[in-house]
Amino acid sequence: MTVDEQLDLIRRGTSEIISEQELKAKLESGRTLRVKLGVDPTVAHVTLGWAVVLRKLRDFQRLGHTACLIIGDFTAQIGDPSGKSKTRPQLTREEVERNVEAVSHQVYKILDHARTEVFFNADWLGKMGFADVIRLCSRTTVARIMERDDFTKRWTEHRPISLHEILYPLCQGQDSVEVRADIELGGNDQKFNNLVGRDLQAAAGQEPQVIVLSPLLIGTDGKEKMSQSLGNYVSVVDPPNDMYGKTMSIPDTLLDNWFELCTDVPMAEARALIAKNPYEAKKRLAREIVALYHSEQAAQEGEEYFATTFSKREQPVEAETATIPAETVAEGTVALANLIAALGLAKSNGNARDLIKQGGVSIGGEKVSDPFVKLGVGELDGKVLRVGKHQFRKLAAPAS
RNA sequence: GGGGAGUUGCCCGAGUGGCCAAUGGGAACAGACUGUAAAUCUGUCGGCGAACGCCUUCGCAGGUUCGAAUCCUGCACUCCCCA
Repeated sequence: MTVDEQLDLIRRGTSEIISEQELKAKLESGRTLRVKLGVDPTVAHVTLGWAVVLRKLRDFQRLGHTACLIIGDFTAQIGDPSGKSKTRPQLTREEVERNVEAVSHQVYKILDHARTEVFFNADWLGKMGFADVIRLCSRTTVARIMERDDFTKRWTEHRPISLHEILYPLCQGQDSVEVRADIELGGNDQKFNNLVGRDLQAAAGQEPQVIVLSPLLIGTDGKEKMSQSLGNYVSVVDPPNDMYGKTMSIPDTLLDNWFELCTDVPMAEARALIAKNPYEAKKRLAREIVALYHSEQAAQEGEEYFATTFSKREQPVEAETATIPAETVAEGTVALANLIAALGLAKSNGNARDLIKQGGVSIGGEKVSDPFVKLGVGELDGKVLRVGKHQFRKLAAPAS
């Protein structure tokens, strides 16, 4: 592959490269490059949004380079202020460990294990003494830090900015120095942090890293950046049917963004599909995504499940089984609203009754209209309870 | 260190002694329509209860009062101005 072809591959799904000349020079050198991606284990799922940069990292691996994956077990406890309008809660050591555990397997659904070096930044950041921290701080200025959009915004809106937050970019930059990164990947919102890495590397006598930025993936709500904390995400470990369904629920306006960042479908083809029929394009998108993280076959099955369950409004072929909790049963009957709440399908009994009143609950395909109905366990056993659009449970009588 | 403003439900924000579980907007959820899209319309939106009702909530802790989100005292946190 020529260097220009490599550049083309890298450009897909990126919004900015700082700078292309430097990147080209590094690629031409023929060296095995060290490509850094830092991730803070603040959540327990690798989402499609996160997968965008992981996939880009994998692109570099395919070109023969080494992935330096930095697990920000130290920085996760500080909280990245990027894009945040308020101070993030600092995670405890235990929460971080739990997330590291969950996430470290998921990343290899995308990355090539053999070409990945994993680092934990507590290994160096956690060992710095106060004098080291002061020295690090002396490498930048308050004005420089305050240039950041998120800080400026908070500042002008008179919102609090904690002192520890402004140290975050320095921590991330120090990571680049420690792993001697040639290239750092990140989402658009990481630009500032990545630039600090360049400064620190230069100060340490290293060649500054090239920065490759990707646009942010918008979540299923069509508004905010995809993130686990907002609940607008698709996880790479979501079961095929969920993955397919969640993808189908995105607004049409997101199709371009998702095709580019989540699939390998050539953009010319994707745009043609979208222009012709957005609905068909979205089905293709959903199939592509499921096939990527599960299999072609799972993608087909996901599509069929979706078609029968939602498009044709029939009962799902199979629904998760839920045993009727024994404590909701009195004299062989169950108050439906209580059952719904007990199964976690509504947040309270009152809420469950509201849902029934609004026609959002059905049993065995029959809508229920009486919010206070009591039903015999015998007649519920084996039937499918549907609450709202997408919650289904196949009921089972409690083992007595 | 001094002076001033503020802390209300998921978010924003009204509310200055009883009619406040607390106006309004947004988000969210459900229904109709549909392609689990968009737009639109309708409804719900602290908990328990079949219901009269009861309980919990207006930064935290006390107090005044028949009665407080509203008044007083102390504490915590945030912002502004001055140093």
